[in-house]
Amino acid sequence: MKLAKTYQPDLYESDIYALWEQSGAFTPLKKGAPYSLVVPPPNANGNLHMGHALSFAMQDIAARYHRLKGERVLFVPGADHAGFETQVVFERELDKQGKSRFDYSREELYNQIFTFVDQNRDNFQTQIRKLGASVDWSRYVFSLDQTIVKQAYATFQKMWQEGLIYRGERLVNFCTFHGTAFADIEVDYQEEQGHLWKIRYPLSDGSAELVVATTRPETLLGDTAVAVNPSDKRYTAVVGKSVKLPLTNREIPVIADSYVDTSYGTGALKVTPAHDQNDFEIAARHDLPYVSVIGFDGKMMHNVPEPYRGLSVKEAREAVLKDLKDQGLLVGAEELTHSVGHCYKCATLIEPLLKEQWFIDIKPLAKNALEAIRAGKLAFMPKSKQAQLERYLENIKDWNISRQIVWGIPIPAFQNEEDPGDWIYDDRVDQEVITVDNKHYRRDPDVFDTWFSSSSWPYQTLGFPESKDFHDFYPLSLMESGFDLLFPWISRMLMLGLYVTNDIPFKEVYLHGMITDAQGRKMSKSIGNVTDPIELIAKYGSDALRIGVITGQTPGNNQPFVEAKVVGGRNFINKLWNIARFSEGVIDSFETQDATPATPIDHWILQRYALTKQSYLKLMDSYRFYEAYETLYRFIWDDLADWYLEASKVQPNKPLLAALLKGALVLVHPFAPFVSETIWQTLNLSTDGLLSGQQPYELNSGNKEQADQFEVVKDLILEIRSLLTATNATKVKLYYRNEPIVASFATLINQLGGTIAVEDGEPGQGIALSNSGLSCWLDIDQESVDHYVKRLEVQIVEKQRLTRQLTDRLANSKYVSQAPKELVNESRAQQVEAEQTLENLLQEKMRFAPHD
RNA sequence: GGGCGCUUAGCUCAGUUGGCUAGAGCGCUUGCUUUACACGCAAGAUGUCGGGGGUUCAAGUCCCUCAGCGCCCACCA
Repeated sequence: MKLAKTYQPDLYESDIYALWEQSGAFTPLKKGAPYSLVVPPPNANGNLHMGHALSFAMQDIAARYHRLKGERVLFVPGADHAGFETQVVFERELDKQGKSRFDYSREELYNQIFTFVDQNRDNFQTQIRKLGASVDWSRYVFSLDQTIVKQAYATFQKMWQEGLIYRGERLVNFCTFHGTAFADIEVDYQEEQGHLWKIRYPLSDGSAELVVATTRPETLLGDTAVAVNPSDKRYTAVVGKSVKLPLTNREIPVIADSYVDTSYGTGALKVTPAHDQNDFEIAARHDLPYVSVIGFDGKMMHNVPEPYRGLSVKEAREAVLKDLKDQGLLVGAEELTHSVGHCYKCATLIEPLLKEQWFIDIKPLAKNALEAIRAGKLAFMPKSKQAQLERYLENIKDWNISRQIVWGIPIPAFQNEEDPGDWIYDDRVDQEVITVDNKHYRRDPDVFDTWFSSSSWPYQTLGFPESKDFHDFYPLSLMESGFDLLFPWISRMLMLGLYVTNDIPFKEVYLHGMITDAQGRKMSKSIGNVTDPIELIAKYGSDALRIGVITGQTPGNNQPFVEAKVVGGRNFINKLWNIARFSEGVIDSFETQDATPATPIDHWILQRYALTKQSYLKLMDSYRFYEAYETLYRFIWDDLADWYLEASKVQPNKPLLAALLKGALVLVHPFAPFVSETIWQTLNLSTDGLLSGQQPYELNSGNKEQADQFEVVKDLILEIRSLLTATNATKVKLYYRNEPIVASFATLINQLGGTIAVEDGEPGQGIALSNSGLSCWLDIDQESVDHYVKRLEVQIVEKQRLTRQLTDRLANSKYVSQAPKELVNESRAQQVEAEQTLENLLQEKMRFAPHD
């Protein structure tokens, strides 16, 4: 025996992976239809989590399946520098050493993080290998590789030249703890209890007062107007006048703007352009000044009245409220629930602060993306995500791409030291100051939002613009990712892809849901419900994890992770191994391709193989991997193992068994790459080596009539087993009369049915069988008959129900006239059969219990 | 305030354009040292497909409605 008694994944997996890698099996073939996908690059610094396990599983199944179809598959691995994410992790490390980012220069910090990330490289790549991802490592890309950086610069320059990049002082979402701005979609909004305070603003002429409502009283120090709705009769008289801003010496105008909701609060809105997005927009419409009162450190700035200077926002709020109250300007407060933005890493309140940043004028790009989607150039799975993306693109806002961190791609822009309005594009970012036309320009200290560079991933990784890969494999066939990346990544890849390459970046988008814990909660370190895929691999094997994670997988739906699914996968792997072990013991040579069916069971299994393969191919082509797996599972376990292998113990067709084993291994390979390959290699199933170079076997598809004969035998065996169990009878003989099929399968029936003999005999020596329609009976002793009668009664009730159902259906004239003819005929046949069976059951019951 | 998804066996979930007596894994019951497998074999039990209404010869599947859960978006000061 070459195959060991049990399959121990850890003994084989790393060797098998190394073999694949060395043999070049992951490199695209020279011919065949192209099929391409790139890995959504995981954070180079981190460990892979269950989401990655799922994502890699889906992608690798697709990649291996398309290889099996003889296609030229390109599967590109990569890693992302994940700017902010990684810097946060690194700063935590610094914190442990009692240091902070402020202890280092920008370059020192960058280099330290680079080393930090680089040290994780082996760990990171090993994990991907453990998952069995059949990626082409020779094409591995890191998002800070020079080619990627250059491409980011090229894109930025192109946008710069075409006027799509602008530098603007806008409100940005600023985390005062991390000291950086975020894009709108990165802000984490949460419902919170708060107060709506009402504050008196006296008119300058003393004639009256306005009461404004606010959740942020401290920002009144930066108010530059009070706004009311132009149609609000209550305030018509005061529009155009001015009010005295409390706690300050300033006077600010009362303006009319239709943004103001007359029914909210008091209908009078304090306008703080530098600290509120809506107020910012109102100010733009009315040409109001912007007064910043909160600094980037989260403290009140020096332009506020002395008592408040340097206070934190929270302290300032308390102080302002106290002073207002003391001056009788605080009218009241009511409770309210409102949604407040937080930093998604540290939960610090996000302050909208005025800052100069680089923005992309995104609307023209979004328009092109929308056109491509609406023209049906991309297929979304699930389909519902397409509409969601369209709505997002319709309402998209300009994209702030500046980040105030060091870990990222420096923005290639320089500012004239003499003239702050003079910015130039230049990619000499390794220099802090450059001289152009005798003028000194200083480098923008910011880096790009990571999503800016990673949104070029589909073409960057292929070596755009001139490489052969780009020519051969772009657009990508598939983009597989979590649906949480639909807006931050998928949408931007689509927009940038169209902008830079003039073509869509991918043809199909498959979006998986989130893997949650068994209770449906998000996996998080703080709850402590995180499952580590690498640990699961150590426990059950990589194939088992893969199967476990795709069990029940459907696009767009979250999946609670339950370990039992992995156990199910492990059990199946064990089944495969043992099918192979059995085959090894029976088969003399695996070399023959002669799979000629000899008996009805041969025809039957070949039919099952053909049907399975047909449905498998169809399901795989439409990314319904779990259903394809299930179909295959049923064939391998139920048909091949439970029936064909058992039958092979009586009368083996060795060449056919060999062919079926190979056929099953090829089909199962995308789902269980390691075990299928291990078996293939160990048994030396082909000379051309790797299974990934194989294609699904075309076997004789069997003869239906012959196959149906075996179905009859199968039914007979099932009935025998069932009766023997029901009666608890032992040492029972099966008799038959004038049934050549039973005669020819006598040995098989005897063995699989669990009788002691199958003989030609006189009727009436025991219990007659009813299901198979054969004239057979079991020689069962009288004591067992009571059990049998009970069972008959259950069956009679069931058959009566079925007969009634079918009779009703056929009595319905509309059904007979309107339903498809085949269906009606089928119902008739079923009715006849059911009635016959019922009749047999009733007669049988009469024989044994005539009194009832 | 909009939009979307989910609700099917004890648990976790499949179930394509409506059509065999609604399925799987794990769990459960009973019996098995059947020489590939106890990570197994065999025989079983468990569902008014969230409630109600409608369309249809036929509804888990389509439509309406109600309820519960979850997610996303949004400028409620």
